[in-house]
Amino acid sequence: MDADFQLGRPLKGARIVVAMSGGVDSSVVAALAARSGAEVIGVTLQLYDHGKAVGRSKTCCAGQDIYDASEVAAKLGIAHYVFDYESRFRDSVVARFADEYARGRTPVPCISCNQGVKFTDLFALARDLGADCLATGHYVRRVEGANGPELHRAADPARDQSYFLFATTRAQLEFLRFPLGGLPKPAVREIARDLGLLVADKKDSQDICFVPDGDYAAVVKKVRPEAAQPGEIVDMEGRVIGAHPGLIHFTVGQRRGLDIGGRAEPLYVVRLEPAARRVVAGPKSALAVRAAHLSEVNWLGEAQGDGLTAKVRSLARPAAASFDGRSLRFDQPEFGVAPGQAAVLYEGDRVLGGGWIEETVAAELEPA
RNA sequence: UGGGGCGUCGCCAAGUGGUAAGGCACCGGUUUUUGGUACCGGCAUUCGCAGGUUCGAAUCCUGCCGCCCCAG
Repeated sequence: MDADFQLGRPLKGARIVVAMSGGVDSSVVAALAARSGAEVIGVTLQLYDHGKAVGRSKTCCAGQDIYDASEVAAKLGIAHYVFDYESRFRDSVVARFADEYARGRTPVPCISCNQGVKFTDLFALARDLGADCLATGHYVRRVEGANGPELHRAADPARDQSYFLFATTRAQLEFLRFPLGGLPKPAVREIARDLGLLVADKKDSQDICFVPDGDYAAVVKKVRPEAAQPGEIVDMEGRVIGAHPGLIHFTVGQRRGLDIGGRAEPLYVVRLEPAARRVVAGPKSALAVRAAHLSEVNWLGEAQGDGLTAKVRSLARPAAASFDGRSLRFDQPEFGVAPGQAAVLYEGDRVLGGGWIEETVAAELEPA
């Protein structure tokens, strides 16, 4: 199959920069680009000290991955450059990640990374390289609409990554291409296999790429030691019911880890109070939220109509909601809405925009 | 040392002669390019301790230990 790079001009003579992570997906993008007849330049960013990621070579940009990316590029006969973006990544993604936890919020580093390092820095790099577009392996679709390019969910709902790309601006969208958005994952692997790419059966990346062993709190602690202070766990009435090893281990909606037993019902983290270093815990009903206030809203749609849905986490089914530009109101209560996470708005498959959750409004526990 | 009550998994707690429910917590797994949720699975050969009765006891008897309450 051939990908449509939506350039509106002959691909011969065009220049495409492909963001290559070293995984199957971006490798296939590079292959599709190379096959299109355009001049292709593969770019890989070294984002963190992969020496610390030993044993974790399958994540998105560790040393093994840089090697894999260059091998793929060599096999495809395309140019390939590796850029050291460690300090940039540390400042814009890791530090922000730690700061958010220190503030009692729950960050989404993948979104910070996409909007910063990838769609700002790499984007500029691609422009400097004289590219006609920047192609990535994200599972999301770019659709040419009447009013310019639109961002849509991937055809394969199980792979859709639109949640992580809500902050993509119109200007970025003009220049970006997502050739895999219309393909199911098995098809992508099939292409890789047909081309004999060594990454064809490489395991999918998951979890946070810069967290070596799933212990994200250890990373936060290392960057912001002061954020790991222990404190009290209190119930909805403020009574002390337990102790915790540090706010950074918790997020709103979390059940496990409170280590408080002897109850008829499970306890969930309802709220984090960083100033008092307190975790407020309560029953599931206390997690019901009817609205969320968003900040840094990015809007890609035109005037919003009915049929708006919102996702408060990547793999949630979209929930019916309405939005006034700042406040997102859910038709039905949502549970476990954590400040620091993103709320992404959709109209069908189209991403209308989204924002960062600043605070939430509890639903009435007992309707009048 | 008058009276009463209680002692079952880390916590709460069923079970009063027939061979240890359940919930919470915890652990593991599944799902997942955030965190989390959800789901699945695991989790007391043993019932404060020591004897005794019985074919058989956490359940009956005796003693001891510990805790609680009332009264002094």
